[in-house]
Amino acid sequence: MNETQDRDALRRNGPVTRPLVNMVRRPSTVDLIAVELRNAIYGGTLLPGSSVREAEVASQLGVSRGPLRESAQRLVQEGLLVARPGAGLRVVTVGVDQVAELYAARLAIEGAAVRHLAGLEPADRERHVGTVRDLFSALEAALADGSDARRIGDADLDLHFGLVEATGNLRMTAMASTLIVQTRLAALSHRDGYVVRTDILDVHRTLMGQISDGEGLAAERTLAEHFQQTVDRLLGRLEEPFSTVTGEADGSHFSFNRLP
Amino acid sequence: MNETQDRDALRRNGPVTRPLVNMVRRPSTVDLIAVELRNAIYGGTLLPGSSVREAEVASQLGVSRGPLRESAQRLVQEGLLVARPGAGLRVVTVGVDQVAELYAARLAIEGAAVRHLAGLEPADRERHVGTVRDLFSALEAALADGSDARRIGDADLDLHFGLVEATGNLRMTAMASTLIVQTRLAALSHRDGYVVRTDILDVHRTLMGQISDGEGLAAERTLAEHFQQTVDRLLGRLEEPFSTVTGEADGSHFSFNRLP
DNA sequence: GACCTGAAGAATGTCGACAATATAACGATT
DNA sequence: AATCGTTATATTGTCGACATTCTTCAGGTC
Repeated sequence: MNETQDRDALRRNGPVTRPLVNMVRRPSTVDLIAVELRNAIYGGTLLPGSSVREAEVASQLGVSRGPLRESAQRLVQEGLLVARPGAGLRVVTVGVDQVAELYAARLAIEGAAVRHLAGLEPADRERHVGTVRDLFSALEAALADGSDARRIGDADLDLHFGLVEATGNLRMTAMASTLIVQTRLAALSHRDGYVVRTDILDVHRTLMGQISDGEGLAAERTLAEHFQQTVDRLLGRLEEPFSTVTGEADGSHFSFNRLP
Repeated sequence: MNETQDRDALRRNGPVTRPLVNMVRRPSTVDLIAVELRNAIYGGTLLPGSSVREAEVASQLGVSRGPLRESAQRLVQEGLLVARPGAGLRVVTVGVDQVAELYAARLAIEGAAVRHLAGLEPADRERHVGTVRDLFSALEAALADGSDARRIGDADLDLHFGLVEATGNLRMTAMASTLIVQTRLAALSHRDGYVVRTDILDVHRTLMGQISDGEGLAAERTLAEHFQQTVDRLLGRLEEPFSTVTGEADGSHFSFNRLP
């Protein structure tokens, strides 16, 4: 697997524009720990505002404090943890004053994603959007099952993440991943965080339809209005009408280990 | 500075909606090292593809390997460094196959930024855009001075970063910061990376004017076309006409230590 | 009773050392 | 001549220990 062999392969097979196999990338310990931490935050095991004692968490993960601290810095960079000098790590709390900013960032990423998807050639579009359609069905099923708000929220976030992931843009996917976890943190940071709008299905059905029809700007506008209403609701400016279904945290996992 | 005092101050002064002073946040060592590393990459001291030997860099910074490794993980999360298990850290190379993705991400962030700025009330807008106007003047001056391509590129990136920073959205600012450094890495990753279009001033003058006129969508379209032409040029699809001014790296600093 | 001051405790920040691994150089082999 | 296997070197990955800092709690004071 050295350059000499590469040159030889080049001679035998001619120039390759696309690598034959994905380069094997054994995940480092830091990768694995970071995934665990993200899952713990997303899953509600590490609640917003709670302190993360290094020795305790490290022993639970079966590693030393060193690798744990290195992984923690990744989440600090993501805005999922904060590290005060001398006071250690805490899970961030996404206050109401942060909600507008958070959703503005999400709109930037996800709006660009839906426009990109809608702008694809119909054939390409269907291939990319296929997975997203499954995620929409999952949301549909969660709502039909009368699942608790937590599962519905999961399906919703899965769908929004899937929209960005469908573009194939790893940078935007990584950014979306961070923002999605922060959205979950915002929900966990407030009582009544898991209030689900009854028209959530309609909104997303409209969105999917606009993407399929190639109406990118309309799709983005749908997203913008949806986010605006969500922000208004979270800020308490809006009164009614909502179906308030609150739910408890379970141990569901969500893998965000897709990085560029 | 404890909660009891806070309550007392609340009684004396009444409820405060906005904190009187910014909470003092002494930067941690990891923060400082991360800034140094980013500056070294942005400034060309750490070139794309070069390996970052921990002991060497740590001793140069006057710290131990521990804090350096923690800081490095932040840059890994940003996509500025890669860490292969056992092989240590390397500065990423932004290949031509990454350029389209990178600029798509930049368009998502910066496009949303210019639309946001253009959508502000004229009074607010002028207050926010003021700094950006200075950055545009700096770009103007750099071009007038016949500065080398590197300085012009600096001014260009400063301006683009300033557009996002002007929104006041710390999350989007952090993401823009990462993408700007990656853009610099893309330039450093290729020969002829510092080729500057002659019409760069016109494009940005148009952009600034559209923002000032509240024409957000037009401004975003200007940005999109500008990025598209840049990508086409970097991919070698476009032949002419360009003024090719190449420059050398100097020790200029760029502070990206603005995080949420 | 509330507030300030100080000390005890616990957690973090940093460092050095050791083991594990990847890289490079060298020689042997087809 | 090129490739494979082996060895030596250097670097990384991990851990434990110590100094430092923050937090907490008790005591004293206004």
